[in-house]
Amino acid sequence: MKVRTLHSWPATADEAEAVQDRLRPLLDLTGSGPAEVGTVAGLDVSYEEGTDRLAAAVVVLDAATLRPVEESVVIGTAAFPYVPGLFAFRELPTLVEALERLTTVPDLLVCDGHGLAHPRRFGLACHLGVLTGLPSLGVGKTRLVGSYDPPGEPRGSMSDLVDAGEVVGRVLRTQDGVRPVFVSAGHRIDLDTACRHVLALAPDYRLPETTRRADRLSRQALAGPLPA
DNA sequence: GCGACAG
DNA sequence: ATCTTGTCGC
Repeated sequence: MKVRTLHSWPATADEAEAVQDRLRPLLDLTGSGPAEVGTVAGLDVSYEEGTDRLAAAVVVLDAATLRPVEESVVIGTAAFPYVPGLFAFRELPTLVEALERLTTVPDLLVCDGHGLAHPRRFGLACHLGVLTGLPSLGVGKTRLVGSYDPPGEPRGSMSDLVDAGEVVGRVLRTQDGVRPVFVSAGHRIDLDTACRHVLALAPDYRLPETTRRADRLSRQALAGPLPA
């Protein structure tokens, strides 16, 4: 599939923040979300210790059966230092390349990291949504911003994630008794629809099958034969 | 000034 | 993200 560029690569943290502020208005936060989701793509990145070598993986699943229909992995390098709030710039170039090698155009992107639950309301999920034009959502394993009350213990329990007085995401328990995940909208989807999809994608484990599969793929790619 | 801080 | 032993719980 094709992915737009929309901006030059930032050289400094200030420039990176400026990019986020400039792309932020391009977000489509109206409407409830994709009408029909046939395929869902999961994205994840694994890093090699000590170096800036990484592997970005995209796995497309059939939304109904959760069976993989296409995979894509690309070895690359971290394109930015890790700075909370600017995390997306590390993985974006390699993730985009992996997406571009995809034959299937997925109906939804499930990203590892936050969407609107971000200090400037433009996390990785928002960024990828705008660049691809596809509906996207973020699933974070830990909090970046916001406060919340602990959700109930049963699977499906949730509570609002609130930052600066606004609901930026939801804390969702995907399995009985496990640590909850942080779900936020990225692009062209609302929070309720996002949570509904994440729950459906996580029938057996804490993390959605999309990210679990992408995680496995990216790790095996890193371990695999290094290019001569 | 002292914490907090996606992956 | 990644490095790591034992340990608690079902």
